[in-house]
Amino acid sequence: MKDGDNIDIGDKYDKIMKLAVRRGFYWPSYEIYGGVSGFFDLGPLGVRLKNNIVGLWRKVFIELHQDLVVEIETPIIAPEVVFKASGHVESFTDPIVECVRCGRKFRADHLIEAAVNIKTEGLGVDELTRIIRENDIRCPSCQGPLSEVRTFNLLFKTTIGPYSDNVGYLRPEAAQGMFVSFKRVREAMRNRFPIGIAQIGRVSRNEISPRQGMIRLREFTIMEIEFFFDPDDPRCDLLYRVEDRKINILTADMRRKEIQEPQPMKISEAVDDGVIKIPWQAYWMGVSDVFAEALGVDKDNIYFEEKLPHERAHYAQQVFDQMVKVSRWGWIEISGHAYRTDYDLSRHIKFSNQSLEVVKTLDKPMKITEKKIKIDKLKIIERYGGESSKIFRALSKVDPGEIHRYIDSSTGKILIDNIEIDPDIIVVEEHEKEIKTVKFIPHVVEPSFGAERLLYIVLDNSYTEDGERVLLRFKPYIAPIHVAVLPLLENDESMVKIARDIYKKLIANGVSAIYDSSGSIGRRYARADEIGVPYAVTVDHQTIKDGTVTIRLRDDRSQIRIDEKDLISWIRKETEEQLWRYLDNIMV
RNA sequence: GCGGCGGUCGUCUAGCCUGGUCUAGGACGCCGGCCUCCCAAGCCGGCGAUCCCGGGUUCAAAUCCCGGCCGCCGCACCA
Repeated sequence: MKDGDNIDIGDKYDKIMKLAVRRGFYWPSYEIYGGVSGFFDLGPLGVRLKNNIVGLWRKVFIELHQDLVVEIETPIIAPEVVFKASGHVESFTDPIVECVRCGRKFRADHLIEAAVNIKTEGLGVDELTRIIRENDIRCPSCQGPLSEVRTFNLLFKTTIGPYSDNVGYLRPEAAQGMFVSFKRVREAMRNRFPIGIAQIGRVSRNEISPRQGMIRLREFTIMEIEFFFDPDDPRCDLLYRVEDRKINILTADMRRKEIQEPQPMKISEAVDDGVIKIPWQAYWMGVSDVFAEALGVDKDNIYFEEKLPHERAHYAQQVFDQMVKVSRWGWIEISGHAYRTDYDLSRHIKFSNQSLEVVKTLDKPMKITEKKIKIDKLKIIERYGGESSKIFRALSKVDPGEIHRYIDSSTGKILIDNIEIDPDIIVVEEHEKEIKTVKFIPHVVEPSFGAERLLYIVLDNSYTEDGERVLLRFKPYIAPIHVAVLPLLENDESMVKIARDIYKKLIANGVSAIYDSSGSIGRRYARADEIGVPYAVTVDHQTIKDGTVTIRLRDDRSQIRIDEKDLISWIRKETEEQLWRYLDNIMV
């Protein structure tokens, strides 16, 4: 939305909140019991709007990429081991200390690093407490003494089944479901690769103090893709679709130089210059840029901000947040684009003992030299007698190519786990082998969106005041209600009848519509504008004569007259055209 | 979580300081009816708040006091 459309309309956030509550987009949950912060209900219009936003995301990211991306659904609750493997049990935790005097809370590790410059990575709460005591670190705010260090974990904890020691957690991201079921999905998709696995679902994070309405929730809908690719071949064969597109980027380098203005950059340049490390990530960022525009966000109000190392989540090697400007809060994150490397799959391989590698066939067979340890069994038994089995066991652990590492330089003997072995009992044999396939652990780039934030973004970008009137300029393809059907006069039976018939026909054809006959026609237009109905169909005297109706457009109040019979196809065509104005950019 | 400010029909608000006249008033909204040939017109009727929750003071609390919840702002925290 251009600034000119919305000059000085006071606190837009408050107005949107009021409108949302009054007209039924959303409201605070559990209101009659006083409410709980961080939870919101979606009302009738909110559900429709959210479904349309989710639907658009699904269309853009999944349906238009259906040769590449598949959607699955996994549980919200996972056993503890899943989040131990993912690192969330350990790293979704912050060490906190509290000032005994003023009650302020601080990140213990940050406090120590700032006060005495000791590296705190990997230290437990006891060690952190000890460092604070030993260095007499005090409250930076009031110099008061500090409490013991404790941890606060953002995971919601629960138990599974009647056994209280069977700990489970509500997922804070949908990603782990995709990693854990990676093997099954691959099998179901006949080993297609590269592959994106998408999931849309609820996640929970026990935020310390959520504010900002729909922006920071304790429970929300996440929409993410884990896109798996070969780290040795990260080329993206779709990059051409977006390579000429300019996106606004603020890199970590720029941020370190205290540059605050994002720079427009061609996606191809960002890849070639190494600004975005992984071409696939660059592609999804381009798609996300198109997606945000399709939601109605002005290009100037979108940029991608690269996160600094200490800002990144534990699993990520490069992260860009897609930022969108909204009233009151300025720039907020609507999506995160994380290069998660093989971190998650590797961890699940380790914790589950399952193979999650991908096998690829080489373009041409490769010759490798394979080393094998040939053991002189007889000599071992002869020389070591009853100790022989230990020797066999020790030798079996050793990688043949690495055997030289175990040779003790002073004695010349092989030393494995404190067992000494004479070198003459083994021979390392080398022979050439032709291999046609190799195994690798795929790397992952992840675009991840929060649906409720998008809902707010859409409202914030749609909200417009025109004198006394309020209108939501939703793009027609995401509007919760597409058409309002209005008889010009309520006391004219034939108008009412025709209008009712049109209404029935619309809903029978899957067009979301409302029928409104109460009050003056102007009032009804205004009511429809306020909930963002793009098209109002009015049945008037001429309709009775010749079967034509007026379509009144929300944004400029202009009217066109068409034959009632063409109504549905007109609406469909109009809506589709508006959508494809954006989507054409990525389907080239 | 700390500090500041706030919380009265769906919405905006009057009343609170100076307790009783408040069975809480108005406007908008919503519902029904009348009227109306195109942008919140008018008329009639109706709906709707035990004043955020709990406790205390008092003969008497929307009003004074304490605690909690929720919201906004700042700090802290967080993706």
